Amino acid sequence: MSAEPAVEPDRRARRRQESIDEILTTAVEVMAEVGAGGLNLGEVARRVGVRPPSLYQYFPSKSAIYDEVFARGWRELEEHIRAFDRAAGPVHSAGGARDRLRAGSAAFVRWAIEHPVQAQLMFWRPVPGFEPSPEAFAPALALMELTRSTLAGFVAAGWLRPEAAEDDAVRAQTTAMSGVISQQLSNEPAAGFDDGLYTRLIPLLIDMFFDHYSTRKDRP
Amino acid sequence: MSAEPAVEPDRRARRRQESIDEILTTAVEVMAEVGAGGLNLGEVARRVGVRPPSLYQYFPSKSAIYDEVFARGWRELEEHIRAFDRAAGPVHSAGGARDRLRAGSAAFVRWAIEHPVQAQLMFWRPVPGFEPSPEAFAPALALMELTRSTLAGFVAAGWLRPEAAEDDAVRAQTTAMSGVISQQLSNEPAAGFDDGLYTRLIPLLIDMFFDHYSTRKDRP
DNA sequence: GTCTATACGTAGATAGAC
DNA sequence: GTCTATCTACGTATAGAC
Repeated sequence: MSAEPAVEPDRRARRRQESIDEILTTAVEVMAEVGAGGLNLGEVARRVGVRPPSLYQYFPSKSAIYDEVFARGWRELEEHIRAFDRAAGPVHSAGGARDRLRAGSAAFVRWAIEHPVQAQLMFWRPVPGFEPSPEAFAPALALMELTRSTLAGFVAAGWLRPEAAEDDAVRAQTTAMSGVISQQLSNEPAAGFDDGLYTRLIPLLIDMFFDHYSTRKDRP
Repeated sequence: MSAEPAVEPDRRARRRQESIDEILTTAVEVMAEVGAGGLNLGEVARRVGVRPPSLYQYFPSKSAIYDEVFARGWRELEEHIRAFDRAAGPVHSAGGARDRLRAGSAAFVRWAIEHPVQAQLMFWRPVPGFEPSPEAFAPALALMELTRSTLAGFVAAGWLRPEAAEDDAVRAQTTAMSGVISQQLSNEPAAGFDDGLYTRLIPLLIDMFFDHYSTRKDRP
């Protein structure tokens, strides 16, 4: 039996967690400089201040690092959107619903543009041999469900046709925003969210969605 | 002065071109198996039946191979769409215009899904250190112009509002389709164009575009 | 134009001492 | 838990003979 105080295991676990966090933060920094596919464990080790083999105490492989960056990215984006939803006030009109969907979509895209490394992993497949685990992908599905329930609320209020909350509509909305992210990251990577050629299309794309699903239509 | 017949240089140039084509075709095959970022010149050489150094007689670097695949991809896609435009008959109604935009967009996305390696290079940035040359990018701009002029025709016929042919509208349309391509390639890479979860959204996305820019609107 | 040989560097991962 | 040492392998690219 050990003579160490009972608190020791907790301290150890905490330090270990800190090491894991530092490795991941550093890995993201490296990827930001060389592209997601160019991650290099030697460089990560150098910056963290350890030798490459030490990294294997925390991650069994390079793929495991990718998977954790991917998973944390989706968790953070999900939390970012949930926080937006909490902060957003209630919606009282069709126009308010449109504004709300615009702002929510902007929050979604903004996070991606401001976290380009994570976004590359989340929206592209830039790393040969790396496929995210299903668990890591779960928050992406949760986010889709969140969008669906927001739209369902607008439908219930009579501001959108029922079809607006169906799978295809939700997916179309997500797909359009992922197009914005993808085009912005690949064609104009140096621009920020506020001055991007593609991010500025968000209100327009939302208007298209609303015009199509609006209940105030003269066409069948 | 050489004693060879004057026709010789042509033959040599033709054989050289055939070698270049074979290298590119093989490189695309390899990338299809390992991902665009995983291209490996040794494997290309092995399949072509030469030693790796011989490849350098045809391409000065690995990046040059990427750039040529990228450039040919855009040229082929441009030609694919021009052929579609030639084959498509004249449009006589707003409904016909909608169908035409649907079919053209589908042709665009279909090519990308059926050429996933090229599409990865054209719509993502999967290769660390590779940025396409401006010349290679030119057909992408030509394609955008092609879309713009199609939409301008619909505007001139009175089927769409003038804004439908403005830069933001054209870019929004392109962006939505690139979202379809990106999502399909990353989330459901094994599906074909005809059974994809995302490719099926094309008609819906086109309807959104048309509903927004239609002249038959009861809203200002 | 293709080859052999090799430079030159990197990279991920493991064994075993401390 | 970190280190040294090393493995093993790959991969791009070049030099120079044929």
